[in-house]
Amino acid sequence: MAESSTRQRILDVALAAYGTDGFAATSLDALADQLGVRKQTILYYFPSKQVLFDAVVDEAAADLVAVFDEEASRGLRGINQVEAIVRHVFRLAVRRPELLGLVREVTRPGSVTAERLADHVAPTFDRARDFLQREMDAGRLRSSDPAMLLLSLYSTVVGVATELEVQRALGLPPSLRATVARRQELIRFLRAALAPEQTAVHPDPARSG
Amino acid sequence: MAESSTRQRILDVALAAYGTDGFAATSLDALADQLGVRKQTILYYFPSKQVLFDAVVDEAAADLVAVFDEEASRGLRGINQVEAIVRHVFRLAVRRPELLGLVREVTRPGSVTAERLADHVAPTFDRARDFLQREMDAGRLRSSDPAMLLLSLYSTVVGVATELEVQRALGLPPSLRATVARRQELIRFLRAALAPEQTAVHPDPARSG
DNA sequence: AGCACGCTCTACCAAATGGTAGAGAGGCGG
DNA sequence: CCGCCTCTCTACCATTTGGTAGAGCGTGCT
Repeated sequence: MAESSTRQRILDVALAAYGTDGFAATSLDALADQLGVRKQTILYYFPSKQVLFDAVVDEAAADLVAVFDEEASRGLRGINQVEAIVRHVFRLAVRRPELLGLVREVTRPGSVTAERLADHVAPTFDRARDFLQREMDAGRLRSSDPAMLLLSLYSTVVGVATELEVQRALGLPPSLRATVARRQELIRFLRAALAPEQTAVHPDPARSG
Repeated sequence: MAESSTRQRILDVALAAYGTDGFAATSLDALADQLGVRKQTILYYFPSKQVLFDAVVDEAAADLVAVFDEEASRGLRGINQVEAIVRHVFRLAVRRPELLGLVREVTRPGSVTAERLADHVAPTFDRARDFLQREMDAGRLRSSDPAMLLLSLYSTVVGVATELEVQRALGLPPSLRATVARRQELIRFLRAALAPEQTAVHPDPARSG
């Protein structure tokens, strides 16, 4: 990953900036400064700020979908599949917090770019919904509206992963160790929420580490 | 509420704008246009854009805390107290979506104003955490880290209430009826997640409507 | 009447912003 | 060597933005 192309460096820096400070609050000059380059160099690769943003969203969406789909293709069942994905989303949140930050930025109500992101993740969403429906039908997950459940899962995971300021306000330490503990706690929360009704919760022995 | 003072009108319009478009993307001129006034009028009441934002945050925080505390003071127990608050937060999200939008804006990672909001809600957070701890000790809620649980609850409720674009992407309709159904579904989700372990789930008969 | 005060306005301004036009440097094939 | 292409730069520009300075104007008090 040493010495990537200018175009790629622009995308990376822009992703970080848009994901943390937001689109409106990030000027092309600020990006150029971080890159050690003039703003016209950015405009050479991306003819306008909006085009750059779209490209950043495209790339971020591809990364997200890749992580998601890879983990989803392992064919785990029920809550274990959910847990595996939550773990990986968490890892992503720790390693590249700006990625989920960008999602938060793009999904702001009324965002014009939201549709763009939606187009990318729609197939993944569909598969996820189908998966949940199947697992509910098979009695491995508590029955509910799968789209709604997906929304709850999304909100909870992204929130726990990105709401750093709320966590500070709650006195939750930002250390890595504490973050891991938080993930464990979240998974317990989700296990409880998703376990099928009137059946004993039986945690999967293969995944207790 | 007819014919409120200019100062109050500025606060209201600014809250709506900052809560939906964000702080950086909202210029004083844009606010002035909406108010049918010159920007200098705004600057007369609030000497700078940042001061206006702080005032907006102060007001929003007061409203949020009021709703929260009022509902919390009823002395309900266990999951029923949680449910009552979720219901009211939802009502708030439907009636004044910009309010939770502003919270989302302020809690952006690294936000300087986050601390200001945190100062306002800290006592409420503390009470909520104490409540959860008490109810866990009494066996009315599943045992877990109360701060962590609060974060999960916060994320889930705010997410389900404000992630309109994600809901669109998931094909969830924005109608009021659907929103009510969504709230019901969320409450079921939370009931399952919070019910004490090794005890049958017994939905409260007094609150089934 | 005169005067102070509260409120909103016009007139400006310096800085920042997204973007255009085009020059110059370096490499590379003919 | 020459022309072409890729890339980055300097020079500029119109607009927007947050903010300053101060005038106008109605109200009410003396």
